[in-house]
Amino acid sequence: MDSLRLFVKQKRKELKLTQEDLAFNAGVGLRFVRDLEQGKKTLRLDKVNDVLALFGKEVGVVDKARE
Amino acid sequence: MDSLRLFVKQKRKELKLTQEDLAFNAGVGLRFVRDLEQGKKTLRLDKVNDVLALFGKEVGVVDKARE
DNA sequence: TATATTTATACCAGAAAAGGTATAAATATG
DNA sequence: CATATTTATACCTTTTCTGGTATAAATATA
Repeated sequence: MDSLRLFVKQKRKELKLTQEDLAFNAGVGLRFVRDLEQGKKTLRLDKVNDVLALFGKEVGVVDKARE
Repeated sequence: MDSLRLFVKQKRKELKLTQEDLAFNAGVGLRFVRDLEQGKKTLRLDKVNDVLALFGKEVGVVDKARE
């Protein structure tokens, strides 16, 4: 359900990056990274992909997690 | 890379739904379904999830496909 | 092949996301 | 424990996505 935000948060920590570092590297705004890690639902798909690309990942179709 | 649009298009066909049916069932606009199946990159995440939910799926993190 | 249905593309108005800045809260570090 | 760094939240402007309508193109059907 919120695997996306958790994934980004964890991966970022692993690489010892601040939200600011991540935002800069991904080419998105700092505010966007914050919103993402905070679980905002209405993010733009391409921006999310910009962030995930840093980790060799992207957005895809997965089985829906039980709430 | 465009597995998302292909997934939706295929699944919709399987269920013999028109784009209009799908839009109505998902509670999104017809234009959104069109954009999605046409591979628009800047869609809103929550709307994509609204569509995928019809198929028991959702957006998640997957390995990045080679271009 | 003619007609009906479905899909694609363009234009527009309204809604809202993105990102900047500022500030408060939380966390890390000395 | 004090200070510095990082993260969270709020406000504001600009940008643009959504979805409606209209039309053209493509596809299905008879």
